[in-house]
Order: sequence, then C-alpha cells, then structure tokens
Amino acid sequence: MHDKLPKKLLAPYNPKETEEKIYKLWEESGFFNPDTCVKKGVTEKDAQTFSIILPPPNATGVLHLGHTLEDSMQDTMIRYNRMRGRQTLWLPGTDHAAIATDSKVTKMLEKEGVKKKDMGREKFLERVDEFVTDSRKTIVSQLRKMGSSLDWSREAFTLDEKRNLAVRTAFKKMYDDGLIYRGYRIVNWDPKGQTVISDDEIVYQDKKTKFYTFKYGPFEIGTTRPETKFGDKYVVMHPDDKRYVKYKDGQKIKLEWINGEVEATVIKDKVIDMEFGTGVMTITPWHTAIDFEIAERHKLDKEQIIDKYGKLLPIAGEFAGTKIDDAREKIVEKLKDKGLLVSIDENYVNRIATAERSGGVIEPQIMLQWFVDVNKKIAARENKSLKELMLEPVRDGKIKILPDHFEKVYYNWIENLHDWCISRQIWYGHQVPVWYKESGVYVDIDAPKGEGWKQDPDTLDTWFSSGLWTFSTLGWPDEKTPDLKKFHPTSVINPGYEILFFWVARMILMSQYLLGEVPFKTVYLHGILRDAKGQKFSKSLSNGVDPIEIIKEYGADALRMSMIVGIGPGADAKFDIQKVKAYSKFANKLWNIARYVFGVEKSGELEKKLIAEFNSLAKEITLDMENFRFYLAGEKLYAYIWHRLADEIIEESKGKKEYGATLHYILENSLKLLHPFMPFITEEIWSMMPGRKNLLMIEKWPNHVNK
RNA sequence: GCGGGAUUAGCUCAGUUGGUAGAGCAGCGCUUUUACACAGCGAAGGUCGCAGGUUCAAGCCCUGCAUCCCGCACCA
Repeated sequence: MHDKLPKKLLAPYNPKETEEKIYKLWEESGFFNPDTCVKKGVTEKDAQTFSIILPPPNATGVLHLGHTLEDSMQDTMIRYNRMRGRQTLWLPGTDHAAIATDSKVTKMLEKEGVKKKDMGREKFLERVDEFVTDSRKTIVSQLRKMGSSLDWSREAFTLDEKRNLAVRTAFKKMYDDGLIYRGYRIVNWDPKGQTVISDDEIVYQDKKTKFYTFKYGPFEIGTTRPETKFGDKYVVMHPDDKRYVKYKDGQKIKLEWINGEVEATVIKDKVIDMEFGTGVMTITPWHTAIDFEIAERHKLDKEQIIDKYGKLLPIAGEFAGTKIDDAREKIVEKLKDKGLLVSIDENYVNRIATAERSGGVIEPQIMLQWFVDVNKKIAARENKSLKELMLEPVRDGKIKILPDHFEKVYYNWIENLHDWCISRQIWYGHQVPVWYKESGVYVDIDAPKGEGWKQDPDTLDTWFSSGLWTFSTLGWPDEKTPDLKKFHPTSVINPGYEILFFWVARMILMSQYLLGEVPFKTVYLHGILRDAKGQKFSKSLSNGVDPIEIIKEYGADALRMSMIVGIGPGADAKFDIQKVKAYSKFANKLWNIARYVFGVEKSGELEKKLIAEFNSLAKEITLDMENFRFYLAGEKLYAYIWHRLADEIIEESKGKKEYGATLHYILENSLKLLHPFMPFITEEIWSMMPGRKNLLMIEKWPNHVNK
C-alpha cells in the first residue's frame, strides 16, 4: 500500500530538509505581495484589506526568542487572512534605534581602543552604518527562517531616505503649527551618555542613601544630596504649617551655610508635604524638577551648581571641579565641623533615576532643547491638543486595545504626560532639520540656500521616526500613494506591552495629527517571554536562547506553536523547551496521519456525522481567529487532530473502506486550518496530496464556515 | 501615593457569553497489536489563594482580605 507514497513520507518528519525549500517556494511564488495575489487572480481586486506593519526590530543585533513570539503571532494572523481571500499585507522593516545603536557601537569602538570623539561624526556614522547593515541582514534571514510571509518588496528602515523625508516633513509641519518649540526646560541629563533623554527612557532604582538633616538658620532641612546645596538661598514651607507661622513669605534671614554667610528668603508653597521630615526644605531649581517648578511659580533665581560632566562649578568655592560623588562626604564633614549637622539616617531608601541605555545617574539640568507640546490646541484638528488626539480614538473605540485592561493603563499614562523632549546629543539618528545663522533660525524640509547656515547638531528621539511608521512605510508624505489609501489605517499592531507608551502612543499621536486618522484598528499586545525560571532574558544573566538553534533541532513549526498555544493576550510566558519538543512530536504525528490517509483510497460517501463535527470545529476556530483567540484555536486544532482524528476516527476507520473519502476530506481541511500555525509541514504534506494544484498558502479557508 | 495584573493538578499554563474542572511536561500501570515508540490504552492527581454575597447554578459576577508581580508619580 505504500508503493504510491513519496519516499520521504515513509521516514519520520524532518523539518530541516523541508523548511528552507518550502520558504523558497513561497517567496518565488510572489504571494507574499498582495499586488501579485490580485494580479494572479488569487485575491479579488476589491477584496477587503488586512494589513500589519511589523514592529521593526532594533538593528542593534540578532533576533532573540522574544521576537519569535511576535513573528509567530503576526504570521498566523497574516496567513489566516490571506486564506480568507483578503488583500493581505505584512510589511517588514528594521529600526535604527538611535541611542541603543549609538551606544552599542561606541562601546565596540572603546574595546578597540578608539574614541568616538577622535573619529569625528562622519567616520563614526560610517562605522555605525556598517554595523547596522550587518545586523539587518541577520535579522531578515532570521525572519525568513521563522516562515514569516512578509512582503520583502516593501521592506523599510526607520533611517532610510524615504523615512528621513517623512521625519523632516513631520517636524516642519509640527513646528509651523507651534507644536514643536525650542526652550530652556529642566530635562533629564545623562552625564554618562552625554545626552538628554525623555521621561520614558528613565529607569528608577531603589537604593539605600544617607538622609542628612542640617541646621539652616532657625530651621532644620533634610536632603540626600548635600552637594547640590551651595546655591540654596530659598527655604520653603507649607503656608498652613503651624510650626512656622512666625516666618512670612518673602522674609529674609541671614544664616551661616557651607561657604560662609548667606541670605535666605522664606517661600510658602503648598507643594510641601508637612508630614515629611521637618516640613522645611531648601531648593535647587537647576537640578531638581519640583524645585524648578517652585522657582518658576515664585519667579526665583536659578543657579547651575553641577556641570555636564557631573563636576561642581565655581559656585561651590573650594569644592569647584570635584566630582559630586567625591564631594558629598567632604561637604558633610565641613558642615559637621561647623556644627550644622543634626543627624544622618542610614536606612533611607531613595529612588535613583538612571538612563535606560547607559546606566548613568540622571542629573536634571536646565537646558535648551526641542520639545513637542502635548497640550497646545491645534486649529487644524478642531482645537484639540495632541493629548486629546491620543485619548479620543481609544475612548470612542476606534482603536481597540487587547487585552482591554491596558486601555486604563494608557489613559493613566496620558493624564500624567508632560511635553516630550525630542532632541538628543548623539550622532546617530535623524538630524534636527533646523539651521542657524547668527540670530537667524530656519526650519524646513530642506536646507536653506545661501552661505553660512549651520544645521543643528542634535538628532531626534528614535521614537519620533517610529511614530510615523504605519504610514511612512506606505508612502507618506506622498498622500496619494495607492498603498497609503489601501492599507492605512492598518488592521492590527502587535507589540509587547512594554512599548505601549514609547511606541503605540506615539504612533497614535503622529497619525491622528498628521493624517487625521488612527494608525491601526486593533492593538494586540503580547507579554514578555521569560526563561524557565521566570527571569527576563538578558546578557548579564547569559540565559539567552538562540531561536535559530531551536529551529535547527525542532523546526520552526514547533517553535511557532509553542509561542501561540496557551499564551493569552498580554500575558508573560515562561519559555520551556519541553513545549517545543511536544509540538515537534505533533508535527511528526501529523506526518504519520498523512502517510496513513494517503495510503487509503479516496472512496465511499462522506460520513455525515464526522463531517458535521469537523465543520463545527472549523466554524469555532474561524470565530477564534477573528477574535484574536489564537491560543485557543491552536489548542483546539492540536486536540482534534491528535486525539480525535488520529486516536479515534482513524482507529475506527481501519478495515472499513468506505471511510476513505471522509478521511481525505478531514485531512485536507485540517491542513488548511492548521496552516497559519504550522505553515511548513502543512505546505509540505499538501504538496504530496494527490490532485493538488495551488500552494496551500493561497488556498481558500474552508468555505462552509464563511458567512 | 495612584493605577494595573496574578493566585486553577508536582511544574508551566489554558478555561471565549456563569451550566457537572482542561492541556503539555513530569510521574504510575500495561502494550512492541505497525500510519506513528517522536506511539497506543488505562489509572492517578485539583475544597480553582482566603472569607462573605448575588444566582436554580460561580474558577468565571460583586464586596472585603492575604500573598506576589508590574507600570506611573516632583516626597526634599
């Protein structure tokens, strides 16, 4: 009975021999490109569209296991929708990831003993480009190994020429509308990375810090940072604090301080917490955000104490030029000698702000930077602010966030949102499209004509360009491209929840403002993939797993299934190789089912009961697919194919010839339902099926379940 | 402080609108009877964190509590 069967079907399933070959077949068919599908009559010209823009992986290195979670999910959606006959586009790209890449290459150079500054901007950028080109190649090849049916003809990069034009156009428009401004604000300065970063790029760490209490004239003040206290000449308390009623707002008091006598001014402000410490504090407006606000409110002087490198300025007198960490104890010593030290609390826990990328301790500074105003009313958008433009589509359901509790998290974030600092003092990225000449400032898409104009050396926050991603990839700023009309707003975006604010929010901002429409209809968030112990994958733990190694051993299909089944939307997942193993066994099971069924003659009537049972399963699965319940659909298919079809239906059919047609029917349609999940093996079996014409990837999803 | 989540079999996790608890892995017994030992059959294993409430019916809804996790925030 095995005479007619292909030889390879007689051996256990071997994904290694199959997957590369199959991917090539798909790619050569051109069906990853929706235009080709229409041209070749696979998809109707006026069919509904379905589009996903791939969250562009950072071009800082290779893909890790976490990416495969995303790839599996999206390819499953894409393949399902393609089979449903929709014009389906999955657009690939990579992210230049400005700060991350800049600091990575800087570190590589340091290892070689080369200093970035000696190299110069141009040479450094050449070196970064080399590195990035390499990374991008690796990433693309990894995406192919996962079986991702991405339309490579549309591949984009967040820092290529087209995207740069989009960035400059967006900047210019926002500047003209008064949404982008340049100003002196208190910003997060990273002394280690020598750049400003946004609020979202800060990581807070709890750290035991000494909490000092000093005598300050008639008051006692608390601080964790004595080294900032040189310039303190305002002493602030709550207007309702009964302990200090005899001191009046504006009253001047002479007192002895670190470097001699100073004249302090009493300020009354409600921001003070009477319960904390002594209820009195002095302020350092240049280096603390809240102090800055108090100073603004009361129009007080602001003095810089610490420079860009974390060293004390001449205002510190004898301590000038000392690094702040070295100065601290010495200053405390001096105050102690002067009899001004009251107490030291050794167990105080402070929240230290550090830079996400460099790890440097943030030193707030007042600096001239570029900002996006999130509160300004925009005439062209019905006088709504960017904040409102971000809130509205989620509030009124134009954008659905899954799982939906993240909608609350999103609102909470927007309510606390401050102006977005977009300029960075690094070299790699989109350079700010602003030119200066003496007192002249020129903002435009292209450089001004004439001599002597110098471009702003700063680059833009990487998320500024990522914010444009859903439409900059489809042709914008050219608003008439067929792609933009057809595929925007996109159907789904599928990032991890950790970039809901960084990215998803910024895309909504940009799209709402620049296009007046949402960037996507559904945000399907996924969780973080952790190791078997529940730890994050990280280099310092060296617990990384190379997805390519897993694919080599178990096949991409098995890896994909393990990334989908049992992982609910937004849920973190622990990676266990046992799960991959289990699905590689499932692949083999399917292989054996095919061997058996292909050996049975396709005869007899369809068994009504079995067909009805299968069709109702297909219907259920279709519903699950439409409602983003892939984790359920995959599990149901697994259970049906193994424990119903193989264990029961096939067993009962043995020795009964009339089951042939039924078995063929069920197998054929099971392959279709399973294809979005396990594309390689299903396509391979399909290719061996007698009488098959097309690739499985463009077969129609079982019809009878369509409404 | 504000906000969100988790708590289900030894482990990892599902459980779609409330209707007699599920999977994978591990583990136990049997089976080498061929589509498949990358297998089959069978058994075992859960007071669904705790305490109330709503309901004919609750893992699922409501209230409170406990433990853990994660965001956000200008406590010096």
